[in-house]
Amino acid sequence: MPDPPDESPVVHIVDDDPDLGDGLSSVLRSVGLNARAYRSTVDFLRADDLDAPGCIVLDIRLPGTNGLDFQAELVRLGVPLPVILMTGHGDIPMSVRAMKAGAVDFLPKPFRDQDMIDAVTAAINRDRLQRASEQQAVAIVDRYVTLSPREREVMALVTAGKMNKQIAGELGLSEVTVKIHRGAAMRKMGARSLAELVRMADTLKNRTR
Amino acid sequence: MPDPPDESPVVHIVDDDPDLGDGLSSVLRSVGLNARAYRSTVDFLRADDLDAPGCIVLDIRLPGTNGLDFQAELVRLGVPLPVILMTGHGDIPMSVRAMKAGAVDFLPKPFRDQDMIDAVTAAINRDRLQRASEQQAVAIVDRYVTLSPREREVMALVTAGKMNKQIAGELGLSEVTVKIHRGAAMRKMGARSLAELVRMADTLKNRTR
DNA sequence: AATGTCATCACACGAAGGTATGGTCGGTGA
DNA sequence: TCACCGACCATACCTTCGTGTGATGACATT
Repeated sequence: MPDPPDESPVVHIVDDDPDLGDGLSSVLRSVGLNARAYRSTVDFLRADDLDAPGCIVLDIRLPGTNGLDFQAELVRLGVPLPVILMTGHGDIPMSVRAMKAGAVDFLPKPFRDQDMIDAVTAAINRDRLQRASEQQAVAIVDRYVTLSPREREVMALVTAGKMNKQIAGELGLSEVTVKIHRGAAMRKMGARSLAELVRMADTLKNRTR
Repeated sequence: MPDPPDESPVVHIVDDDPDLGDGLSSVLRSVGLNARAYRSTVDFLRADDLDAPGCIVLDIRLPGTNGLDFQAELVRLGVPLPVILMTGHGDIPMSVRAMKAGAVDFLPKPFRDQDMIDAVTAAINRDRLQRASEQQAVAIVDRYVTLSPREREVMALVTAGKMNKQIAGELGLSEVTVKIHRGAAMRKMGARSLAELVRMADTLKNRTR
């Protein structure tokens, strides 16, 4: 069920100038990268491999959409690919806004091929790191959702450092029952020690927040 | 021994144009902020309140020093104050470089007073958050350094989730001795539960790394 | 020489954690 | 209706943890 082991990264180029898209594609392919060009954000969103590792190279001025707004849109849509922005008519406030929003880089046109290659390399690297921690976090959430409500309550108190006796008191249970839920939580979460369970709980907390 | 409870934040303005320094100072004072102007980075480094909360507003083009290089220099010197950069003759790559290096904002001159006020507010806020987590981390390190070598070894294995018996085996000790070191570590670290100790260990690991 | 810290261990006991057996109760879906 | 699951509890037993008492030896400081 896991995807075919690490597909090679795809660079999605979104620019309404086909010459630039083609040129950039061949430059990136020349360094062994998989590149794909789109004429608009709509075309891009229709692509089927948005879940594959990679990054996005986005022109700021596009028909219909503003590149900066689209950057925010991507977050909203749950597309976590790192973004590199480029523009022919940008200014400093624009670039600052983009960087604040998490862009990997912001390149004024014309740029040197090497600069774009460096930016794309950095972006793909960032994506790789993101994916690694994301994947680990998802595995933990997957296990967490199999816990019953009571097991979750007990797990929360256990990882807060409380003793079984205290937990029993707070939840109005007997100590034995707490132990049962606690044991079930450990088993379902796949934690081989309390320390592991604590770290999993912290990972869960830092998600979505 | 802790500093007088939260001194109010100081905005350090570094610009070789005294008019700008004075003007900006009064603008910031008008919104209740403590501002201080310097003509050069050297003057700034001679200031005595670099440890107080606040931020730095730095011109890029300064006599002798480049603002971007100085930004890196500050990190090297261990001055953790957030930096806002401003410039009369900047370009996009410059702003991108600054943002990548962690600048809070990058304002082209002339800028609107309100934009600078917003940037300074954001910077001071970032500083406040940084200080909070830094202070907590330092408290943990302070306690950690009081541990004997053995106690540190045992703490590492305990927080890795190992049982006393295993630890005794790995270190070639009797289980009793492990318990003693373990207890000492808990006491010295001020941890009231294993969960707390695990989190402290994680905080220690994430420091300096 | 005296003091203090670190490190080590034995013995012992009570507290806390973990698991198993066996049983009750209520809700859900086949 | 039956089977299943979540939640609950008691009794029992074993393991692990925490701490105290008492003791030894090394090494550094005063």
